[in-house]
Amino acid sequence: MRFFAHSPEQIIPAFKVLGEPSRLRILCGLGLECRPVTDIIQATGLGQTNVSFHLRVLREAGFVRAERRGSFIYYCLADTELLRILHDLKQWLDTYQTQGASGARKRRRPAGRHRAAAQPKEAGN
Amino acid sequence: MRFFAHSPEQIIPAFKVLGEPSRLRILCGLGLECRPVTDIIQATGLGQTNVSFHLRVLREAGFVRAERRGSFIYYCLADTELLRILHDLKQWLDTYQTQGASGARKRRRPAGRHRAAAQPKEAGN
DNA sequence: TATTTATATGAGTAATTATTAATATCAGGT
DNA sequence: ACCTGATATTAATAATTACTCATATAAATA
Repeated sequence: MRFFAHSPEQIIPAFKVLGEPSRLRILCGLGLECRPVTDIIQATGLGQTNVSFHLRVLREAGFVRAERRGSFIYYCLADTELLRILHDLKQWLDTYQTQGASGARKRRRPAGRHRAAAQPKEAGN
Repeated sequence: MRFFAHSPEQIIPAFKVLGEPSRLRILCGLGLECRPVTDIIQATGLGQTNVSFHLRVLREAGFVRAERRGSFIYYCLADTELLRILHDLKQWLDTYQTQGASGARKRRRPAGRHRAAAQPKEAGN
């Protein structure tokens, strides 16, 4: 089954990293700025060792960079382009999640199929 | 801490859904076509009930649509635009993951900071 | 040198979720 | 009506990972 132009094996670990709510909150919280760890701890309400753990996972995955400034370590997004991608997904969700399978607002589903299935359950198994 | 233009709370559940490797493989395997469940089972090597479970999660999250055709249920991506977003992330990873924090190929990090921190560990705690 | 603050790591535990087994339900064919 | 194949659901178990606790390490300050 090969219909994605590329194997998904590369994006799989990236999505695993981003699939943790705490890490996504940390990432989005950084935004366009660099923040010291103490800031991130305060803003997220997570424990210090938990924040440190998630930052290490984000750093090793290449999503953030660390910069030491004196005794503080500042974390920044590796590239703010990542925010655009997250934003694109949010906009996609705005369109397709609300509509669900009941028909896209922006893109019409191809006609001519059998009558569109209701959700399988509703259709009876 | 508010630097993402939007709260991440909307994309968090979406990333949780996509953060499971099996579901990402199913999604990418669909690509531009609709596939019956039997196909997906075969292509992924996952158990039938496991595939059914993941398809339900993907459907409820709005990523795929189900269409019954006779006794077969075909699953399609809700919108192929999603593939573009996944592709964008892959390209971003191509640039930033390999480079890590050692400097972007495409985008220069602003100069003028303290000397760039090594990874924190290497810098000593 | 000692102390304080910042931050990382290892080990253990708690929580979450993927997977499997068993079974139910549905559509189509005989 | 019965049988077959397709597919969903429930419950139990296995696997993974988030979180906490304790502690180590590093930089700055006294």
